[in-house]
This record gives sequence, structure tokens and C-alpha cells, in this order.
Amino acid sequence: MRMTNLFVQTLREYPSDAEVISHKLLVRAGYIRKLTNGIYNYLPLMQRVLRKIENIVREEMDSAGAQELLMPFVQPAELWQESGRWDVYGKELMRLKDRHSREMCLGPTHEEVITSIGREGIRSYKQLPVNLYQIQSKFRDEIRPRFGLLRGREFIMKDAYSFDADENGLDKSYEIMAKAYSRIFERCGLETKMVQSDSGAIGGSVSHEFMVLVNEDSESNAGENDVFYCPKCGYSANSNHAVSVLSEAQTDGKYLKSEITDTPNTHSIEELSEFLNIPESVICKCLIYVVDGKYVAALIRGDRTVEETKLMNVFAGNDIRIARNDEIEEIMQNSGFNATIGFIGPKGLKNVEIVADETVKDLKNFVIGCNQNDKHLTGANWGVEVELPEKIADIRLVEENDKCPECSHPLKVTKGIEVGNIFKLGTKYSKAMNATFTDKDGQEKPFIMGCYGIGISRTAAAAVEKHHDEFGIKWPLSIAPYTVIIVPVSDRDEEQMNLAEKIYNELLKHKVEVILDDREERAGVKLKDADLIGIPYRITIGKAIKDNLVEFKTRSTNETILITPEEAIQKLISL
RNA sequence: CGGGAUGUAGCGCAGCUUGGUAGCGCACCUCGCUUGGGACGAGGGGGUCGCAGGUUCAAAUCCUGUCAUCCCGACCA
Repeated sequence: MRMTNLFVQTLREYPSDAEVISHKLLVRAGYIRKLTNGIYNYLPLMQRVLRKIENIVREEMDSAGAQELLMPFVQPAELWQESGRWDVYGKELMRLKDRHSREMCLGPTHEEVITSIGREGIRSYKQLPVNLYQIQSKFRDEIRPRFGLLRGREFIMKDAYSFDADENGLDKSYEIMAKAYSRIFERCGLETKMVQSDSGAIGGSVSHEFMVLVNEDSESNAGENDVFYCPKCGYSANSNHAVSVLSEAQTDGKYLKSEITDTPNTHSIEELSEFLNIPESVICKCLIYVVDGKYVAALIRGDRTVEETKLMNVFAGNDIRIARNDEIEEIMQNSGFNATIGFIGPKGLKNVEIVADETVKDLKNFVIGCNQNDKHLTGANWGVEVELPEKIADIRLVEENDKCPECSHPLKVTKGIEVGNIFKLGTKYSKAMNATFTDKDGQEKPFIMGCYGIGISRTAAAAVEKHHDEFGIKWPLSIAPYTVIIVPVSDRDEEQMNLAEKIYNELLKHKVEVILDDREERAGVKLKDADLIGIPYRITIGKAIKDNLVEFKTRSTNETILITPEEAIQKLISL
């Protein structure tokens, strides 16, 4: 490709609306352009990067035994009503009506469609297992799109779905995908960590996410997930799923006798702990949530934080939020109290489900809200002044240095970008949508399914987050839009231009993906652009031409060597 | 959903307080000059100042509404 023909506009400055480095660089280097909030044009250079990633994905998926197909982007509401997700998916599902007022939606994911394909096409266990995948645009109407391609509303995803006859088969399919994913990301030049995760709105039981770890001290602040991991045994999990060994309950000898104690203006645990001069860990905190429209009280030790996803899962909910003040007033009125935030306790709450975190069950002589303003019950004990709730679960957010659930070593935390995920769906969709096959024993059985996603466009952005410097992008060779760029220093030097043409043609002949910067620009412009765009190799033709030498620069290391044109060509051909 | 900020040429911004012919840098076009890390000079093209109302002789500027974008937050009791 000649630079004078390449459709690309690099910018001298970063766009003002970009926050993270991948977004800034991709816009500035002319890869993407925002069309509207969370929706981007992929310009020619970007499209080549995406194609590269897609092709790596295709090769690995195909060799893992999966088959590519393509499902519609627009889907009928009926399918979603069948699975039950029409009513629970929420506002992220972009709904629309066709001219006959039929309800439709833009596909945020394709479990419903693939299940309908499976139930029509797979009749016998003899046809199993099957793994089908597609690479396609998805649309999710995110509350707050940001970070460029890392969290757009429209994005490119590879989604695969497996059908098996039994759990054993699913385990195998899952394992095969996990291995394929590791290879895919490795080939894309990304180190990933496979971490346990919550299965979220997609449903199902087991799931893992592939995270590109982003150190907090690096330039990249793009990691949206907290990942807890054990440096000793390798345990790792998303914070929405991570567990840790329960630390021993602390006791405090200060309040041995149960009594109502005045605690004026202690609206927070911190204030209460300070006022009573006791550790936060001997306070039982009571938080009111709304899960799928129902009130829930969550009890947890004062020094710990509730993990909302875990709490929501206790009630198999789809939606969770902390209660508003007016809702708390309503609960208080219904229960015959008038306490406000800071003084609420579980005792006597009406129409509120109560769940206690494991951290509170061993508390002794603790402090707890008693639904009277400016007062707390001190020296409380379970079964004496307050009943221990029947529902006890792990609803706490793990903290750094908590003990690893596998080996008790202290856990560490880091930020991660989720580039892929794999789920064991089980029969969630096949049962709901009556997708069955005839098994060996002649019985009709629902498929055991799995689903497996890779964010193609996000993977590209993650690669930029990990591979860049102050001058621009440093694409890994495997996903770079072009392999090499030839820069003749002076476009008016006939000898340089002739050599550039010669090398260019030779490389083209050998199918090397090459750009010839044939623009009438000063050297600085061409060199800056080459660095910004991030082509892995650069051949610079300048003064050394008199000794039959060119500069050969490797962008990943920014190392330059002087070699002959023939050697340069040979290096590139043999990559 | 709450708070804050911003909408002026492809990009980055000034002008608004105090209303009076719409500006600067980059990019783009022409000519000259220049050619190893985003040169220089001269000339030129491009904007219904987000949109809609209102006030006024006159609105980018003041007022009202609206839309969009960005950031932060969304309550740990």
C-alpha cells in the first residue's frame, strides 16, 4: 500500500474526549472515529487489525472443532420471551418495532437464536457434540459507554455455543475452549489470566474470564475489573466472585452486658466505632437493598464491604441496588419504627428478607442498630437479643491480604481488562426453549450447553493498552495492520526513491504486508507517523545508501540496525 | 438517575464578563523555499457559533427551553 493512497488521517493532538490511552492513540493514529456515543467507525487500518484478530480466532476455533456460522443481528422478541429474558434483560437490550409493530431487538448475545438453531437441527445424540460460532457486531445499550473500544455500545464479538449430551461432554467442550482461548490471546500478543467469575445475566453455573492484567502503576487506567489472585497456588477470581478464608471474629471486652447505648449522630460505621471507641469489626452492619423490587437486609461485619453481585445471587436476582431514603422510610413505617440510616437493625423488620454474611455469625458482644435514632444495642449476642438470620451466605467483597481459599496464602489484587469469557450454561436455555434431542436410551433430553465469547474490538484496544510508548502504538506483529513501512528520508532524492520502490516491489512479490511512505513530506513527519501508527518494522532509506545500507527499526524495542536492503528483505520474508 | 463541565471549520482552542462584519494554531489548496524526528514565507478555501424560542435596531455573546458530549458520583447505614 502506498501511503499516498492509504485512507488515514493522523492528528497532531489527542482528541479531547478520550480518557484512556488506547482510545487516544487509536483516534490520533487514524484507526477509529467516533460516530456517536459508544459507537465507532473502524477505518481501514483498524479493519485490518480486526481482521487479523478474527483470523487468529477463526484458525483456533476451527482447529478446536468449532464451525463458523452467522446469525441475524436483529432478533424477534418471541425468542427472548421464550427464554424468559425479554423481561429481565433490562435497558441494555435495545428494543425496536418493525413496521407491523412487531417487537424486535438488536442482538446483545445469541443464546436464544443458537438454541433455536440447535433444536431444529440436532435431533440425535449421534450429532453431538456441536460447537458453533460467529463473529459479528453486538449491541448493548450500556448505561455509560466509555474508554473508546473498551466499552462501546456496539462492538465486535466472537461468540461460540456448544451443545453436548451430558455434563461430561460439556466439561470437555469447556476445557477445549479454555485451551483455545489461551492460545488465541497468546497469538495476539496478550498475556491473559483465566479467572473464576460470576455468571451474571447470561445464567448458568461455572464461568471463567480471560483477563489482560493492567498494573495500576502503569499508564493504563483502563482495567475495569478487580482481580484477586494468589501468588502461591494460582487461585484467581474476579472480585464479584472471589472468596477468601473467613478471618476469625474479633471480640472486644468493652460491652459484656447487653444494653441500649446512646450513640448520637453516628451515621456511619466509622463514626460509631470512633464514638464507642471499639473496633469496626465488632459492629454488625445492616444494609437495606432492593433486589428485583423486593427489600433485603444484608448483615455484615462493620469492617467489611458487601459484594452486590454475590448478594443478588443469594436471591437469584437480576437487578440490585441499595435502597433509597424514601424506601427505608417506608420499611420503617411498616415495621413501626422511625429510625434513619445509621441506626437500622434486623430485629422487627417487616416484609424484608434478611441475609447474614458469614462474618457476623461468630460475633459476640457486638454492636448493632436497634431501629431507634441515636441509639445502638451494645453487648448483643445471637439468640439472646437478636436472632441470627436463617440465611447465611458469603456476600462480602474480598480484600487484599485476605487468605486464599485454596492455600491460605495472602491474596493480591490487580486490575484487569476482560477480553474473553467462557460459561457453562447447562440446560438454562434448552429447557426454557424446549430444545431437546433423543439420547441413546431413547429419551428426549435438553441439550447441555456452553457459551464462549471473545471481544474482538476490545482485544485490539487491550493490545494497545499493553503495547505503546510516548510516540504511539507498538502492535504485536500478529495483529499489526501492516508488517513494515518503508520511509525514504527525502522524496526528492531519486536514488532513495528508486531503492524504496525496489524494496517495496520485492516485498509485495513475497506477500509481505508493506506500506511505502511515498508522500512529499519532510522526514520528521514520516518518521513520527510511522511510530504513531505502530507498524512493527521500519526500513529507513537515508544517508547510508551510499554504502548500500538501510536502517532496520524494530518498533517493539525501538532498536535500529544498519543492514543491506537484501538483508532487510530477507528478514521480513522469513518472519 | 444525581452532580459538574463543555458544545464556535476535519482536529485542538480563543472570543461570551461589557451584544455591533466570526478568529487563532494544526490540517487542507496554490506558489516559492526546505528535506534525518511533526520547517519557513506568501496567498487561498472552508463555520446557519449544537438546536428551538425569547429580549433587542442588532445575539456566538443576554434569557428560557431542548438536544448532545465528557467527567465524577449513584448513597456500606
